[in-house]
Amino acid sequence: MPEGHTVHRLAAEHQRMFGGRRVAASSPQGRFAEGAARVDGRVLVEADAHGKHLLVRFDDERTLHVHLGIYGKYVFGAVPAPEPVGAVRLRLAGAAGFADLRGPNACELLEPGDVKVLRDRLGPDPLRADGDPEVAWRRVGRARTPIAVLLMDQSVVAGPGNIYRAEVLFRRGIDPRLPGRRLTREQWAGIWDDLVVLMAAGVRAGRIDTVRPEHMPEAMGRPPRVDGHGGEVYVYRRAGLPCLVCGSEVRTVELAARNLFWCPGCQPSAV
DNA sequence: TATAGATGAGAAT
DNA sequence: TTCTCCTCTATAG
Repeated sequence: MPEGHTVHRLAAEHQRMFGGRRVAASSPQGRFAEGAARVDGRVLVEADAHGKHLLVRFDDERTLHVHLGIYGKYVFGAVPAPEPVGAVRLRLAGAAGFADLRGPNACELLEPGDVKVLRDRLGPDPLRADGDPEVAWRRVGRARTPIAVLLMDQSVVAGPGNIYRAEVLFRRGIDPRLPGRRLTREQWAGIWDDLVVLMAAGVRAGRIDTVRPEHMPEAMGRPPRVDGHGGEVYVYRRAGLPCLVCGSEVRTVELAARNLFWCPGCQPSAV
């Protein structure tokens, strides 16, 4: 489930499993054979995340950069690692376990300068201690672009994806199509603070839960919902179902090539 | 068994 | 805007 919280978990898992240790690297699928050969036998110095980008630094100062995209996935396991199954782009293995990477959007080795270039084009990350909401507000507060699109733009805010953007706008009662410049500073602060809370909870739980206890289906006398992405949410992929708060029918529309979900009752039109 | 769709993003048009 | 990358899962038949 690759939104930012997932990648921060992956960084922590890399750190725990491989940090300060020598690793064996291979590309069973073959598409990262050259890069894996360069990493093979190196000490993994530090694993870090900025938004949806995983950055793993080795003792030659090169950094492995992984972006999962929609499809990418990591599987961790205990050693001895079994024979790789399917298209494993990269396998790291150490004394404490192994990590298999499949289907990433990006898997490459970066020189130190490249890492700076990458990070410079990313906005602040609500999950990072250095994440500064003011930096994002400079973009948001001037944009004619709908806030729902701005929240998916990783150069504005790094980390949130389609689920968090839908859910945070619902929780703040904000019309997704409101242009950024028409938000108040307080509304932006509310969005940012809620992202910090929700995404930190996502890192801890390994899933996206955004529904307050009093709105859980059980508390409303309804059966619990089964949802593919693994968490309890207000509007994401709930089109046509009643809003957990006001009962209005949750709506969906395609916006900037992504599915947007919102509740017309709780997020009344402000455009 | 086949098909559509998905939590993303960069390039091409 | 549309295409393309790449893999897995849910759903339809």
